[in-house]
This record gives sequence, C-alpha cells and structure tokens, in this order.
Amino acid sequence: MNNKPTIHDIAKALGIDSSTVSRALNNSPRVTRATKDKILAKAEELGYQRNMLASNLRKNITNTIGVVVPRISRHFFSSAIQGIEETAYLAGYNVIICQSLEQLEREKKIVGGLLANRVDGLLISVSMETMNYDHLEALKNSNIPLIFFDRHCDIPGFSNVLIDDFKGGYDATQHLISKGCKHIAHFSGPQELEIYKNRFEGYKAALKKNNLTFKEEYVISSRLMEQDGYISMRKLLAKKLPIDAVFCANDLSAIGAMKHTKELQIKIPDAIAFVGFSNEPVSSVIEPSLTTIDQSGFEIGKIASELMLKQILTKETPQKGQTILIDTHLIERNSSKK
Amino acid sequence: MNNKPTIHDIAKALGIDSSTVSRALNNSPRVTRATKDKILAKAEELGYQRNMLASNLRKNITNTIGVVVPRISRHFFSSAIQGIEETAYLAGYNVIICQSLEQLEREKKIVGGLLANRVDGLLISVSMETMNYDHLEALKNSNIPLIFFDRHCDIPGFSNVLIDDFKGGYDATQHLISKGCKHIAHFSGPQELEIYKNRFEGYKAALKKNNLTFKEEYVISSRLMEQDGYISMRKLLAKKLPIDAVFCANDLSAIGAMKHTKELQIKIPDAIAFVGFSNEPVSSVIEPSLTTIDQSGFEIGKIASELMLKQILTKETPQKGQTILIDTHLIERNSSKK
DNA sequence: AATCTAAATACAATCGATTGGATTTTGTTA
DNA sequence: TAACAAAATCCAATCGATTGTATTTAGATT
Repeated sequence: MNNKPTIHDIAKALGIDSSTVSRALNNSPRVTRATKDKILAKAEELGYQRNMLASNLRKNITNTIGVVVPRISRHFFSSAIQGIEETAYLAGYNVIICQSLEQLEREKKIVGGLLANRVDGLLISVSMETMNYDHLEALKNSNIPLIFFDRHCDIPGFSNVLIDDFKGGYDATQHLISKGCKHIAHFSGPQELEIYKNRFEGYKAALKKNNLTFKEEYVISSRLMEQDGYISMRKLLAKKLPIDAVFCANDLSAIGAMKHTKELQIKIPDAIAFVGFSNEPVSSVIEPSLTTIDQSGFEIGKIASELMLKQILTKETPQKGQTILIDTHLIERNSSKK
Repeated sequence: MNNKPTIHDIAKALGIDSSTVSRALNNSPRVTRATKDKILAKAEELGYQRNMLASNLRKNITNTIGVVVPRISRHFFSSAIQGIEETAYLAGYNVIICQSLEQLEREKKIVGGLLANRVDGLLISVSMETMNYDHLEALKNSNIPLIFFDRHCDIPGFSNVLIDDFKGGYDATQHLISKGCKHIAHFSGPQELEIYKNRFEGYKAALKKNNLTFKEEYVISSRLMEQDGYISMRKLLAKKLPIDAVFCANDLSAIGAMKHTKELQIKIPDAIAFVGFSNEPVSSVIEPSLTTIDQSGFEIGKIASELMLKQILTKETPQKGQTILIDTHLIERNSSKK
C-alpha cells in the first residue's frame, strides 16, 4: 500500500505482460478493446499513476518547456507566463516556471537544473546582470531549442520574440502630438538597454514626422524607478523650458513625475500631459489614471510558446534564429485627455 | 555530438566502470582522490550533465516540491512563492510552481501531473472553486506530504499554514479606535469563506473590547472587488448613519470605497478614515495611501516550506496535521493618519 | 616471497515504462 | 481438420544512474 503501483503490478494482477499494459495505457492499436478495458479498470482500481520519470527517461522527451523570467511578480512577466502556459497546455506540454530574481548566478543554476531535468525547450527573459552569455551559448550545439522573449541576448542563431519598442515610443509621442502638445519631454532609461534606446528612437521619429524639432535638453535618462521620475520632473521643470507633455519610458517613472507635478499644483493633463509605457496595473488606479503603452505580455508569451513548439516539433537544428516583433497598443486614460 | 554524454561515455573514455564514475560524481569516499579528479576532468571535458530523470527514478526521490496557487500574479502569492523557494533552495530542493487560475479542473490536472512527476511534497493554496476535495484527499494514504497554505480545505490529517485573520481584523479595528474613531463600518467578503468570517470576528471583538456596541447595519458584504467597494460605500452613506471610519476586508474594496468618498468631497482621513487588508502594492501608491494589514506572503511561504521539509525528512506518515497561524502587521499610512 | 588486510574498483541488478521483434492465439479458408 | 494469415500478446533489451556485493589491487606484515 505504501509504494505506488506500477504497470507490473497491473500485469501481475491480470496475469498478462507489462508491455501489453503499457500499450493499453497508451491506447495502442496493438491491444484489443476487451483487454484494454480490463487493464484500465484494474489501473483505476489500484490507483495507478504513470511514473513520468521512467516514461520520460525511456522516451527521451519530457513534454516540458522551461521558462526563466526575472520575477514572476512583475505584471508583464506573469501575463507572459499565462500566454506561454495557455499555448503549451493546449499542445500537451507542461511548463516549469523559474525566476532568476535578476541574479546571474541564480539564472545559471536554473538553466543548468532545467537542462539536467531534460526540458524539451527553454524560454528565457534574462536578468539585468546577464552580460556573460556562456551558460546560454552552450545550448547552441545541443538539440534543445532556446528562445529569448522580451529581454534578450544578442547571440546569433537563437530566436527572439520582442516588443516593438520603437513603434511604442512612436505611438506614445504621436498620441501626445495629436492632442495638440508641441513641447514634449522624454524620460528615458539606461542607454545600454536596447528597449530604452528603441523607445527613444520612436520618440524622435514621431517628432520628426510632425516637423517638431528634437532638442537634447528635453530628454532625461535615469533608472526609471518612481523616485527617479520624481527627480527627473524636478530637474526638467527647473530648466524653465516650455513644456506641455512628458513621454516616460515606463509607468513607474511617470507616476513619480506626476506626483511631483501634482505637488506643484500643475494641472494634469491640461498644463502637462503624461504617457507611460508598460501598462502596469497600478496605472489605471492612480489619479489621474495614466495613458500608457500596453505591451501585451500574454501575446508575447503566446507567440514565443508557439515558436518554441514549432522548433521542438520540427527539430530544426541548427537553429536559424529569427526575430519576431510584437505590436504594442496605446491605452488612453485621463493623464492625456484633452 | 548530438546526444548528451552519460556516465558510461565517461567510463568508456577512461577505461573504468560506470559505477565508479557515478560514485566519483557523487563524491563517494569509495573512490580515491586521483580517480575522482580524472573523472571530474573528463566529465567537464565532455560537458557531462547528470540526467535527473534517471537519477530520480533510481533513487525514488526528486528533491522537488510542487506548489499550486490560484495565480502567480497576485502579490501575496508571488511573495509566498519567494518565501517557499528561498527555504527550499537552501535545503537543496527544487520548486515547481503551478497556477490553477481559480479553476478546479486545472487544479486537479496540476495535482495529478505533479504526482506523476513524483514530487516529494505538495504545497497548495486552493482555487475558489475547490469545494470537492477528492483529488487532495487521495493523498492521505500516499507517502507524499500535502500542506495547505492560506486557502485551505478542512481535511483532517493535513497541516495548514494560515494568516491570523482574526488578529488582523482586530488590529485594524483597534487602530481606528485608537485614532479616536467611534463609528466604524466594516465591508466584509463572502461569509462562506473562513478568512472573511475571521476578519469580521476580529472586528467585533475589538469593538467589544473598547465598549463600542456592534451594529449590524454598519456591515456590508460583497465580493470585494474595487467596484464592490465603491457601491458598498454609496449604500453605507445612504444610510445616513454617523460614520468616521471603514475597515475593509481587502485593499481593493477599500480603494473603491475611497474613490466614491473622494468624489463626494468627503475628507480622508479627517472625516472618514480607512483601513484595508492585504497590503497590495497599489495601496502605497494611491492617494491617500492606504493603511492596511500586511499579511506577509513571504513569511507564510517560508513557514510552509519549512514545515514541508520537516515532514519530508522525518517521513512522518501518517500525517498528524497541525495548523500554524502567521501573524499580521498593521502598516499605517495616510488614510488613517489623524 | 608468501600471506593477509584494507582499499579501490568492477559486476550486475534495479528503478518503471517503452518498443521492435518473436511467439502465440484466433478465425478463416480450402 | 490442416494450413495459413491476421490479430493479439509476450519476450527482452533499453533509457541513465545508483548501489549492494564480489573481485581485484596495493600495501603491510611476518
């Protein structure tokens, strides 16, 4: 009673061979309906549950995809996971979720562990510390596919599923312009990060498109935490430039900036309008609610997962390495309603 | 090159037996230092990585704990997971995270899958749909321990790690009283749920302790979504009762209630003070920031994980079933500062 | 050098499921 | 009823690592 029943227990109980039991449980045409029924009934009776360790070992596949993200608590990542799971489950795949907590060491350990557990594929959004790619590059001549989503490394041969940050930045800026804003500042993030560079480029492109001249003094870079937004806003206002809008490269910094603005009794959006980026849940709750660029985590997850399944099923090794850009959507709220 | 190297490959390359390789890799004292070094060097050279499927199958343990939560995106749960992982990793255990998305069917499938993959233990916070416990009760005479955390089922024999909701409700109410409030309303949740009943009881106990009479008309029950809070507040004010505070059984409903209050230009906290429950991240960002009861997810996860490890290691089957209550902490913010 | 002990390593079974090939059973036809 | 094809079932090897037992080797002792 202590140990779980195996196919051998079922076989013995029925006086047949375990291979027949295995085939029956896998609904093989090599077993007749009648014996199948007997076996299924006995399996049920004994409370049999297939030992996936043994099954996977023998079959050399696990039907499992490993997912590594910086933190599951970030809304974007938990939506992405949702998208990944939905697609994977429909295809009969399991998903193992791991968080690196932005630490390279943990990320390395996690990747090693997933490989040791023989996942069939790896979806990863790397940590902020991941500047060294050895632990990922090692996968290149293995036959398990690796796909980056959102935060990627530039390793040729691997595929990426990324947000179209350029378009997001462009749309955000265009939205402000269409509201009549003519002096639009931009709070950007660390310029080493691709995503912030691209949002910035989108901003510049929209200005140019509308014949507004881009001016360096309208741009402030920071780590984009809430406090950074607050401080950037103070710096910006201190410049005494004409300003009627700010496009912040993320929501958090926009919230900080708005906080300072409200403290100065400057009207939002009438005097200064704001647009953020990411559509954090908090952005719809604050006052005024924040117009932002929704980067559908769900969709990016879904696409990444689909691509993964394709790569697993077609065994396309060596990997070709393609990059898919996911569209963004502007969500208009009160911080830019004029 | 395609297939991963095994201990047999290492053994063959060195002209020794695979059992010696296995022992060397597990740092057994039965292998001499010199051979160990040779083996380790060769393993490194070949890029050997232990096949956990085979290892776990043979050893009949996986060093893995399964965790099932309703959704990982909820702050409380992601903190709990953090707590679980931290403890588990230190003990050399892996954690598999799964979300039921509040669906019983998914929960059943997940539990089945985790068992099939032979996790060593199961930590679960059940879905809202989980009224039928068969899939969990089945674990009673298996030798893998099951522990509930936060949302539990009343199955004797299993252990629980729960929030002390009574104390939380008591503290929240006591805090308002100590601020001089005398007419304190309470927004409660579905009364079938243990947690809301207990918060309600804590509220009543605090009133009694302070010689304030409890009045039924000061209590409104709902599903506690933001919209519910908004509506409940309107209903409450319509009663034209003297009111100087509201203790809401969660943060979301408090936010909704405050929204309506602000719209009516009623001053918070001067005219009406608010206290929520859960300490959602958004609660510190809204204005005024919300005083709330912090139910440390991290701690509950840590304790649950520790209890799990104890049960796994001591193999204490049949399970005794104990219940641990986790303390809550009041976080004072502006919604109750007088 | 012969003998003995302890240390190091080799052998072989095992975990539970899968699967190609061999064997048996069943049913059909001459 | 003998012969045969097709259907059903059984046999045995396999996946990769672990581990109790057996064997070999090295070193010590007389």
